[in-house]
Amino acid sequence: MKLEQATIKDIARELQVSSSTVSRALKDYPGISDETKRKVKEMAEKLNYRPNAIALSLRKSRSFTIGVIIPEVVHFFFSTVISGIEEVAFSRGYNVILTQTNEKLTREKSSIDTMLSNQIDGFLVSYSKETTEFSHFSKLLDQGYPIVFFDRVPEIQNAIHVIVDDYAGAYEATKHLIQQGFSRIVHLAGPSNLKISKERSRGYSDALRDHGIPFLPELLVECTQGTDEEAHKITTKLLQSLSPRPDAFFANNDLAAVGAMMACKAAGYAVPNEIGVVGFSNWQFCSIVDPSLSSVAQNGFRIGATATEILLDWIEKKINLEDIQTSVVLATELLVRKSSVRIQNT
Amino acid sequence: MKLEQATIKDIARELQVSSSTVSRALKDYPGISDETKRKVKEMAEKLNYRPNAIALSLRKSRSFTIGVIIPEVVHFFFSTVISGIEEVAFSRGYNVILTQTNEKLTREKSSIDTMLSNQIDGFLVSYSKETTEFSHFSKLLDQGYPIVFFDRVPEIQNAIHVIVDDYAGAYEATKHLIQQGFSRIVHLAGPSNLKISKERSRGYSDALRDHGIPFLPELLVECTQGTDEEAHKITTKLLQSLSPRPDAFFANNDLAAVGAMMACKAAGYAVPNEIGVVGFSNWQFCSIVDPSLSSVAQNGFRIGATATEILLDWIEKKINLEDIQTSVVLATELLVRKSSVRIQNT
DNA sequence: TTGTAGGCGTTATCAG
DNA sequence: CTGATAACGCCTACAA
Repeated sequence: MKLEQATIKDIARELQVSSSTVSRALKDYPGISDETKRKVKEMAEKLNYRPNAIALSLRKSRSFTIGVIIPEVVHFFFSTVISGIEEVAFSRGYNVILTQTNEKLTREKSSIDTMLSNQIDGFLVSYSKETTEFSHFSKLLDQGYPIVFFDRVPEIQNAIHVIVDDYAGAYEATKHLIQQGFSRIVHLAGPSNLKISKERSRGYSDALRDHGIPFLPELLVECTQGTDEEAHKITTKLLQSLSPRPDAFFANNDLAAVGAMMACKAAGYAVPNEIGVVGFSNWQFCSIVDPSLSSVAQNGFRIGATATEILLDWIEKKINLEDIQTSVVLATELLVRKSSVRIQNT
Repeated sequence: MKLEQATIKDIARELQVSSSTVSRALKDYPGISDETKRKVKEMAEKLNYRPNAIALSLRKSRSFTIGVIIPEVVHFFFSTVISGIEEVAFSRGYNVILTQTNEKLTREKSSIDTMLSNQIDGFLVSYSKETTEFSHFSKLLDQGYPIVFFDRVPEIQNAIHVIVDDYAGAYEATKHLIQQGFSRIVHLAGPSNLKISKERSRGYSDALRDHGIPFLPELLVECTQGTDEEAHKITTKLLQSLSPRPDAFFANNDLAAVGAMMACKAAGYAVPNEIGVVGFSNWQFCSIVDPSLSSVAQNGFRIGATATEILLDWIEKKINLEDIQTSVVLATELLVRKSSVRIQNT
């Protein structure tokens, strides 16, 4: 009833051979008689032997484990990324240790500490909103620890990262709204200390400029929280205060887009005919809200998978640090649904 | 530029003392002079010493890591559970290793194997849909490995598990619909091999019976997939084929509920006035669909947190196996929104 | 108050 | 073809 795992020594004792022989037999090393191999493997099976990964880690100074640090697990985008990470890691024989920072810097730092203690082979990181200074990461990089950043990437020289083309995504979304005949387009932006927010805002304003629509500062509003409630309030206020009223909303995330959409409906405007709405991320619910929400899709699974491939190649020295492109930019895709397409009169 | 971690030996060498002294000084053991303690700690700081958790694990045959096996990460409910797990584990000094089975039995088994290899201290499991036979779990339990099941729990004697009161939740939801004046209530049920589905169906039929409404087999329909598309199709068909038509839908999950709701709207019926809808799980999107979806909330965070508390207490022998209630049942809460409440005529 | 030795499970190295 | 030994980093019983 105890949970005693059989070890190599146990097999050795039973078979009256040395543990080195057992070790070699189990790994099909050359120079071991087939007879011995057979016996050893049989006994291993019988004793239900399982190699002790901890001992192996100690020996090799490698844990075959990677650490993932993200702001939140309960978040459609991040959970998708995790899924990609887990898939690739598993298929390449690595474990995934997960921590969420809940957007707290202290938590981020202490997570790094425990992971270092656990002799993690490398890090996958999307940092917290509180993080504005990156020395705790650059120190690690200097010491030679592999880190691949994704989504939220720091301004560190040569930090490897995987992101999506936020600029192009935002540009396309804005262009699409313009082509639908909307011209007073509000951008509900994200926190301006995140690069993704800045890129999306840039895409928005460039698209306006390229289509001859003046950029108006009062139409670019920062939503720090990114919740639907916040966006709802802001939108309601904008609809009342601005004149002429806005005729479209491009939100930096889907939840905010839905909040805006609901505010428009509540104020008596028809979406999409009177007001168009586009979100960003393509969360699950985009297709089930009414009207269904157009959104810029960023493939979280692929972000996670790509980041993990790079990290593991790096860990396994399959690639030299110098050969890695410091920045992998994945394409986004605008998914046009009902919320942004004006219905033709029949 | 190498990633050489300082060890106890390094500190010892620098200070010309033995490594045991260092070890003891670092842990504030009694019988070490304050002077030595101070010096050791200083040097530890200076060399940026970090205890090697791997070596510790080997020594103590304890890894301070728990393994989580779930069907899918990209799933609102499960991600909430993970969040609860991670929170408690972190606060008690444990790491979380995560794998998803993608509902595959083979993956479930191989995950267990790698986790065992990694000398995991215990398991938190919600098994895959493919799993119909539980010997791979009961074997572990017999060997003394702590396992706490949640959400999907196996029919193993004395297996510890944390679940929500599916029966009561379904009962309340159905009763609520009845009280709103609905009487031809369809139940879109889940796969019948999962206990949660069975419990929810039982709650549904008992509520009908207790309120004098006959249970009609044709109103209990199994949705094996649980997707909105599937529910949409089924609902459309039911609305056409049944006479008199159903006047309410209680779905075993929210996605199906939304599918049903959209089918009703597409068929020209008003929700909630002509047809009421209630879901189960209280996914994020419940409040943002139109009309907002009434749903039975199951607190995933609390499920994860509770399961983890039990597991860690068990691991740390704070509780005897005999003293653990084999089954912890958390309450559900019916959240009434618009989709099920008939609007009063003014 | 401090040091020595042994061992957790594994494998690389050197000898037979 | 196989065995003995040492080492990965840490802790602890025993000794001094």
